[in-house]
Amino acid sequence: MSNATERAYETIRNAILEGTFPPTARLKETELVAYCRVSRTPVREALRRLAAEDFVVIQRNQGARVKSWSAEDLDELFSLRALLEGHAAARAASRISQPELAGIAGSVQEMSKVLGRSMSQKNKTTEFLRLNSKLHEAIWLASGSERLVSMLRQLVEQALTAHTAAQFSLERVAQSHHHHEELLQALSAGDPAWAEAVMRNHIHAARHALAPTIAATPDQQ
Amino acid sequence: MSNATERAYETIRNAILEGTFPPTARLKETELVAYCRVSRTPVREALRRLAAEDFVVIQRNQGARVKSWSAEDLDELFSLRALLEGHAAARAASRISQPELAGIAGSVQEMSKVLGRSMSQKNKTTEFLRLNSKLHEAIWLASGSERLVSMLRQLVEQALTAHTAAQFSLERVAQSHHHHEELLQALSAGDPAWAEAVMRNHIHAARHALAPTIAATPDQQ
DNA sequence: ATGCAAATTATTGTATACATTAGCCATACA
DNA sequence: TGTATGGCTAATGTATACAATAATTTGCAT
Repeated sequence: MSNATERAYETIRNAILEGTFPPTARLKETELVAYCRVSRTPVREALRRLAAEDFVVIQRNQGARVKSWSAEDLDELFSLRALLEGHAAARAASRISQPELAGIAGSVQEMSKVLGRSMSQKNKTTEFLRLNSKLHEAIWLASGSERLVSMLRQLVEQALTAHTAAQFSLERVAQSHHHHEELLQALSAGDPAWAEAVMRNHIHAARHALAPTIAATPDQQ
Repeated sequence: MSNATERAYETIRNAILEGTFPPTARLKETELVAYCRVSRTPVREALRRLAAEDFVVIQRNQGARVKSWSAEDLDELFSLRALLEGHAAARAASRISQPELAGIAGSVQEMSKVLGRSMSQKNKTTEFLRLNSKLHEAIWLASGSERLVSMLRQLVEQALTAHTAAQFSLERVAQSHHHHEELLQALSAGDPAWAEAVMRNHIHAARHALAPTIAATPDQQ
């Protein structure tokens, strides 16, 4: 993507993810021109791309709004994520390489360290989530299906939009960590069915951990 | 989408689907301006959208090319389609309404008639494929997941791009018809596992029916 | 005061001019 | 003859002017 367009895309996308532009907020092109310091053309291209990725909704002659997510949307999203991510885990179990496996084992080990370290809960969860993303991405890549990877990236990002700064309890993080250890076992054993089952469990658990956050956001738009 | 942009989008997309612009063909903006009778701005917007939908590939400062599909791409595509379409069938079996079921039954019946009628093989398969699309779409909608529907629409369209005018043998069509009848049974019985299994079978069979066509198209690009 | 209609304004859609970049060809030099 | 370099050309990237559309406000009549 070109310079100005990329800049506009990144800027707007970050603003949405950080909540600077909240759901249903109108995104006027001239305002974005000032905000991103590029002309209208790249702003429009960025908005079209964001619409394709479901970050915004564009209506003819009525501009773009930040997409808002209903509880039902999130249910669908997690349901699909469980399906696809389970599929990815199964494929990964069949074809993962030693270095890839070592990388995932490394992530799990780092997570253990983080949880053992003495630091604020917030810092802990932040660090944990970073490692979590890394681990999941590694499994996706090990699935060997580019298309699957890109679909999952989109699904996960959209889930992030819906509840910007979700707070996770320490128990929730511990549960998640346990799933990761089991995943590592299943992948090491090269057992697709097991890996798929653990992953599906993992994702469904995550969806329900979010439930309270979601209930507070009735559907708009 | 706006008028000029929509026109450009439809025109280019049709040209790709019909093979007027074959895989790897360079799509120069100025040529498309002449071809679509709109200015460069809507042409560019159309190209970006087509890129988001995987019809074309855009490289910075190097314009757009019609995407070409490798055999591996098609394997991934059908593998995902089997997964998602199986999921849709399972969901549909649990929640399908009487009118929806009647609609699908109607499609199956029409297909029987078409196969019984005396007409050229080409006309038969064309008509059959039209009804086939209608039936699948009906099942997707009955799944009750908008996102699932849009993902499947994209996957199926991309499969169409790869082998514009695939020829189907009459045996292949008959097999397909048999699957549809079984699907109808499974949906009527409200049996998700059965519906999913039939659908997965159906899609995998379709993928292998295409195998010869694909082998003739080595990966480029 | 309220509802409707016309005019005004704000915003998006489209076209086009200008800027920048990449690819190509010719030429010079080893 | 082969390779590298420099400029030329053609394409894309960006900005902006103009057109069309939708929202808003204002004025008038009831």
